[in-house]
Amino acid sequence: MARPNQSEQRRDELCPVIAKAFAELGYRRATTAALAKRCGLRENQLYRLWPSKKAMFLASIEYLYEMTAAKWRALLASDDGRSPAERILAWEGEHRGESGLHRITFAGLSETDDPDIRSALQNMYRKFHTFIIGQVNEHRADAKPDTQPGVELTAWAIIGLGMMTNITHELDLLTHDTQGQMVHDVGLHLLDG
Amino acid sequence: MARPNQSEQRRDELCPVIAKAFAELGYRRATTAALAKRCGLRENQLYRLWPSKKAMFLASIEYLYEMTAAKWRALLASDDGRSPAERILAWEGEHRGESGLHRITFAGLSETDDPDIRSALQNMYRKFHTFIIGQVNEHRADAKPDTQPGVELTAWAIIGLGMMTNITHELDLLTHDTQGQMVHDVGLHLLDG
DNA sequence: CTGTTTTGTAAGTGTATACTTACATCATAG
DNA sequence: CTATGATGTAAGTATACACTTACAAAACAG
Repeated sequence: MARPNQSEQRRDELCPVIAKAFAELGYRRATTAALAKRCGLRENQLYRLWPSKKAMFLASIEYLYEMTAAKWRALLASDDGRSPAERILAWEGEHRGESGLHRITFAGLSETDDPDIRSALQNMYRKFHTFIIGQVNEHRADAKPDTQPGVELTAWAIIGLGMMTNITHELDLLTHDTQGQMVHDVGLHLLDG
Repeated sequence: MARPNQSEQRRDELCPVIAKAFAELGYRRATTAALAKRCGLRENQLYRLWPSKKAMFLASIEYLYEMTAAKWRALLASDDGRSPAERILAWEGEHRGESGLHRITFAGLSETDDPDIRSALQNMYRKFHTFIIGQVNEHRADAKPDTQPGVELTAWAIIGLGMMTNITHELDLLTHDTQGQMVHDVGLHLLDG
């Protein structure tokens, strides 16, 4: 009858912009005015695409997860002799914090106590954990079966390693090179058990 | 000439209350009204003790660091056969996140981009890192000198392990017991090199 | 006692912010 | 062409917040 609704497509276009804003500014400082400006829109136009700021934040979590998962899947496909786990470690060491996922986590945990946001984060970490468990198992395929620490704990420790790397980066505690070395050395040590 | 100034003593009394509020609520949600209420004071009374909310936050960082450092020093003194590093790991595994230090970090990184806050956090992590390096060296005293990963990276990884444990706790990703096991198993694996 | 300084109580100020309303303009299906 | 729903522009609202001001009451030094 009239002009077609482009909302879904525009949401897809704007998600990266909004996610970046949340990652850079945190939840509170990413005001709806700031978000709109970065999107080149007015505030009410944003509110025609999402019902609330919280919904924009949830969309950002979803988006950043999808981006990272896609990147990792691509790294699995490319074979260069190293185990997939090693390739992912190397890539994360080089591009640590680039996606902003850890900053979204900090923002969600620190700035809200909203149950929806917490369960979105919970869900995201569970998915990463499951993925990494698969890679650790793959990497340890020909190790003796009682390798320690166990796969599940090792997978969490690897996520923690990435998080700490990001913090050393944000607080200028380590140089870029040392960050990469940390992910590599400690990462392999955890993988090998 | 007149009534003596008790400000310093009152600051000392209120620091734990304020630090707890910042840890629980984050920076923005810990409003000056909320802080005053928890202290049993009016807002302007708080402002007679600290010049700004930021100063209260900085005092909280300092306070929580001192508390944790004191606890660790006490653990060093008590000898039960395990290495000091193991004792600290065990204690942190049991009391993870209790102090709220990691939440303060999240709040500082996510909710502000104030250079004073960042350098306070930077300073704090440097001190913890130095402390842990000492313990790792002690623990590895009779290991071969080229133990890998290096002491410095290992120390950062141990801090990262603690941080990840706190996140699994906050997001209900692991049970209390599994958290303790993670700190123990992965911690020892990192310590032993 | 007295003069000075701290402490307590109450109210206010200016600004920022999530979200809304009103309305004009445009593009398309029919 | 036109009716309809999408898009753009502008302004507004209600609230929350960091920080301030004004002043009374209390406590101590002299």
